[in-house]
Amino acid sequence: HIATDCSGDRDIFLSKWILPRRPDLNVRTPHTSTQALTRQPVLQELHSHPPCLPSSDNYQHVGYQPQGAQYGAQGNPRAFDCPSIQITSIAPNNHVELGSSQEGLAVGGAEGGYSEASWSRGQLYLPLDSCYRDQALCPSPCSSLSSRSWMSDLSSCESFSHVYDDVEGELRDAARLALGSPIGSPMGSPGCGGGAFGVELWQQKYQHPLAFSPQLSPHQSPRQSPCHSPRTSVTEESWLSRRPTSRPTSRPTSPCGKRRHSSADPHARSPSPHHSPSPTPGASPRGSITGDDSWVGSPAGTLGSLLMSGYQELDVPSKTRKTSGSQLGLLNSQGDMGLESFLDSPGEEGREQDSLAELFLQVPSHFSWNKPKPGNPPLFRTSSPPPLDWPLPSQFDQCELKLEVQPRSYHRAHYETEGSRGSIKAATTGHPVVKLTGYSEQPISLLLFIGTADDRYLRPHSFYQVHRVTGKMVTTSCQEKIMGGTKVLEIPLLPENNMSASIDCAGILKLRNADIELKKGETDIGRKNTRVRVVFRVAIPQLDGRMLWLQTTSVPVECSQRSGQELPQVESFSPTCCSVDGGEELLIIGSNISSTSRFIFTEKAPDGRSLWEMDARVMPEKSRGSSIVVEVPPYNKKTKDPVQVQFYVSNGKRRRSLTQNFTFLPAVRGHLPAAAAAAVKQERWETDCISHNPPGFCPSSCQMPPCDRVPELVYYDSRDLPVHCGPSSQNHPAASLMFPHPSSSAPSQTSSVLHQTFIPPQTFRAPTQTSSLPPKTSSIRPQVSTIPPQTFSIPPQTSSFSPKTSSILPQVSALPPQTFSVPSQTSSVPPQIPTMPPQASSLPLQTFTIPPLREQSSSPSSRRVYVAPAGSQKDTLLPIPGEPPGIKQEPEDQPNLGSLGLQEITLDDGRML
DNA sequence: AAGCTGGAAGCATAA
DNA sequence: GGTTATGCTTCCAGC
Repeated sequence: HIATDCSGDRDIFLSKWILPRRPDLNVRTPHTSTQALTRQPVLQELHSHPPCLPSSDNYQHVGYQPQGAQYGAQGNPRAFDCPSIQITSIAPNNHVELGSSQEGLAVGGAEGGYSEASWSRGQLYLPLDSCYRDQALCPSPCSSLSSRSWMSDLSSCESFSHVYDDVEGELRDAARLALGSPIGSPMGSPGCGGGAFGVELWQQKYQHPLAFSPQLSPHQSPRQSPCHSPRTSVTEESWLSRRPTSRPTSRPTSPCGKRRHSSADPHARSPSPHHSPSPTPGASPRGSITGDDSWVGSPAGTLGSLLMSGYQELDVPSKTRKTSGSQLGLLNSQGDMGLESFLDSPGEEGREQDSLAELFLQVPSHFSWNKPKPGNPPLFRTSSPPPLDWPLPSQFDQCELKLEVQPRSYHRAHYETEGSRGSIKAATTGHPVVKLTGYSEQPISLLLFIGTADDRYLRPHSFYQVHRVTGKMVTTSCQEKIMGGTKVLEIPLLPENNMSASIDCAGILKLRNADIELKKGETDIGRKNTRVRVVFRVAIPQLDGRMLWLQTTSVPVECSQRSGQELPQVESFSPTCCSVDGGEELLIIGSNISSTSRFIFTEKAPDGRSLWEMDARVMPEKSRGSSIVVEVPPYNKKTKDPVQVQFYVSNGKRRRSLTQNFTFLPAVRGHLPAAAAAAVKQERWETDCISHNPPGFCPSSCQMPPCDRVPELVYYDSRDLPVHCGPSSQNHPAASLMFPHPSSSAPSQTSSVLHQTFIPPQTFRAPTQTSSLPPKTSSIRPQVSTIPPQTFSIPPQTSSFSPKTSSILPQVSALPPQTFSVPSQTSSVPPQIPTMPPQASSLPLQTFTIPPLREQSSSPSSRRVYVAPAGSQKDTLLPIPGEPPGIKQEPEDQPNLGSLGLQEITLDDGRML
C-alpha cells in the first residue's frame, strides 16, 4: 500500500535529490546510496530534504512489493529482483497524512517538523533490529500474524538480507565518518542509538517541548526518528491496522503479562509510540511489561534516561549491539534516583542541550572513545556512561561491587507466551545477593541485565532479557528500564541495607530465536545459546562529578529447560593433572552426571582434529550421586612435556558437558628439560562440536577457587585444590591479568583464548609487590598452607575481560584473594616472569602458590606471589613468611618468553610480558 | 486469581 | 534426500 502510494515520490526523491547531483551514485542499491551518505555534500542535501517515510515503512513494503522495472531499467538486477532497499520519499504533504494514519509515520513526520525526515539514511537504515516482535517492522517468522507468509516473501528474495546487510554496514561506516565530521552532519547522531534518541527526542519535543530547543535539531540527527523511531514506536498493530495514535495503551500491567499464543490479539497491544519501546526490548508487544503508564517521564528524567540509554548506541559495534532505535529507554523518571544522578543538571534546559550536544558531537566513536586503560579509572562523565558491553572492573579503590551470593546455575527462562517462571534463585536458598562496599554515602542504583556467557566478551544477551518479577514474595523494589536495547533492572542499593540487595525481583525472559536472529546486525545464534550471566553495575558519584562504574557478573546460568535437565555440567573435579600413565582417580562433581555417563578424555589439534580420545572408566563403587569417580585413562603418547587434554561428560550424542582441561604430566622424575618448562602453551580454543565453553564454565581446568562459588560446590581433595567451573573470568580476573589475550587491547569478536596448561617451577615477580599483607589476603593463607601444590590453568576464555584490556586491572582488583597453585616440575627452570608495570599496583593482592614437584616434595611450602591490591599497597612488598618480600627472579636458565607462551601477554600499558 | 513450576507435546532444525 | 536426534516453543496441569 505504501509502496504504491509513495513510489512516485520516491522517484521524485531519487531524481531530485540524489541522481542529478551525484550521477556517480547509483541509488538503486544500498551500496551506492550509502556511499552517497558518506559524502558531505550529499549529507547536507539529505539533511535539508523534505520528510520522507520512515525506513520501516519502506522496509515493510519492500518485502511484499517487489518493485517495478524502473529499477531494473537502471541496471541493477538485485534491486530489480529484490528491491529490498529503496530510497523512498514522501512528499512533505504526504507525511502528514501518513502520519495521521500510522503512528510510526507520525513519529517520523513529527520529527520532520524541522525538515529532517527527509533523511534517506533513515530509510535505508532498515529497522530489522528494532522491536524484535514488531511484526510490521521486523520480518519475524514468529509473529503471530502471517509470519509464515512473511518468511515466504523473505525467502523468495534471497538477496534480501544480503542487500540489507550491505546497506547496514555501509551506513554504519557512513555514520562513523559522519560522526567525526566537524560539522554536525545528520549522521552526527550517535550511531545506532539515534533511533533511541529519536523517539525520546520526539517525545521530548512533543510532550515536553521545552526540553529541547530547535537549535538542537542539527544535532538530533534526522536519522533518529525516521530511521529508528518508526520501528521503535510503531507497533504491529499500528502498522497493520492503522489505528489512531491516540489509542490508549492496553498493555498488561503485569511485568510479565502472560499471553496465550492462541489468543494473540494484535489490537491488544499498545499502539502508542510512547509505549512501544517496551521494557522488553523488542519483545514487549507480548508482555513483560512493567505496568507503568509513565514510560515517558519528565523531561529531566527522561533526558537522564535518555542519556543513559541512548548513548550506548553511540559507538558500540553493531555486531554486539542492537542497533535498533526501538530499544531506547523510555524511562520512568519517577523515582529514578539513580539515573537522575547521571544528569549533570537535570531540568536545566541549557545543560540538557549541552548534554545532548555533547552526546551527539563529542561522544567519541568506537575508535576514539577514551577507553579505560591502566591508570585510567572507570570514570565516566554522567552524560557518557559506559555501554553495557563495556568492560568494567568490579573494584576500584575502596569501592567494590561483589556478588555475595551467586545465582543457581540453572534457571529456566520463560517465554513471553508463558507466565513468569519466577526470579533467579540462589544456589542454595534465597536469591543472589549483591553488595557494594566502600561506598555508602547515598543510595545507588544497581543495574542488572542479562549478559552473555559464551567465550566472547561479555555483552548483553540477545536472546534473554531480564524480567522484573513481582509478587508478594518479592521484597526488593526495582524498575525496568531499557538501556541501549537491553532491558535493565534498576535496584536501589541503600545505605540502610548496607548497600546490599537481595535480587529476588529478577527473572529471565527468553526471546524467540527466530525473532532475534532476523534482526539486523544480529550475529549471534540462539540455538544452544542458552547460558547467560547476570550482570550487575553501579555508578558511584565521584567528587569531580564523574561516575565510577563498577560491574560484576554471576556464574553462568543455564536457561533452557532441556539443557538444564539433561546437559551434564561439571562443577568441579580433582585432581587436574596426573601422570601420562593415568590410573588416578578423578573425582568429578556436577549436575546431570551419573555413573552411566561417559567421561571422555580427548586431545585436539589446533585445527580441531581429534588426536586422541579415550573413555575414562567409571568407578561406580566410589561414586555417589553427582560425585563420580573415574579412572583417568593413560595418555597414549610419550611426552616430555605436560600435555593438556580435555575431558567432558556425555549423556548422549548431543548431551555433552563443556570440556574441562586436564593435564597429563610426563612420567619423568626430577629435572625437566627447558622445553618442558615452556609448556605454557597457548592455543586457540576450538569451539567445536563438543563444547562452546562459555567463559564462566571454565571449560578448561579452571583451577581458580571461585570467589563467589557456593560452598557446596567446592570440593577439596586431599591432594588438590578444588577445580571449579563456575565463575567467569570476570570473577577470576587474575586469569585475565596474567593471561590476557593478545588481542585484548583491541576489540575483537574472536573467541581466541589462552590455554595455560603448565607453569614450571619458578619465582614470579609480582606485578607490584607490597610490603604488607592486606587483611583480605591473610585469610587465604591457611588455604595455601593446607592445600598441596596443584596445577592451575587459565580458563580458555577471554570473553569476560573482553578485548578491552583496560578492564583487566580493575577486574583483577575485584578478585577476592585467590590462591593458585602451580605444579612444579623442577625448580631449576626458572622462567622469566617480567616485572609487572607500575599500573599493576592497583591490582588486588593475589597469591600464587608455586609448589614443588609433587614427586619431589609433598610439602606445601610453596612460594607465593602477591599481586598488589588496588591502590593501597602500591610500591610495597608483601612480606612472605620465610621469604624476602621481593620475589627474586633467578637470572639464569630463563627461557625466553616465547618458549613460555607468554609472549602474547600484553600489559595494559602496552608492554608485553 | 495470579504466579510459579514441572512436564511434555509438537514442530523446526541440525545431524 | 530421508531419517533420526536434538532443540525450541508452546501449552497444560498442578501447586
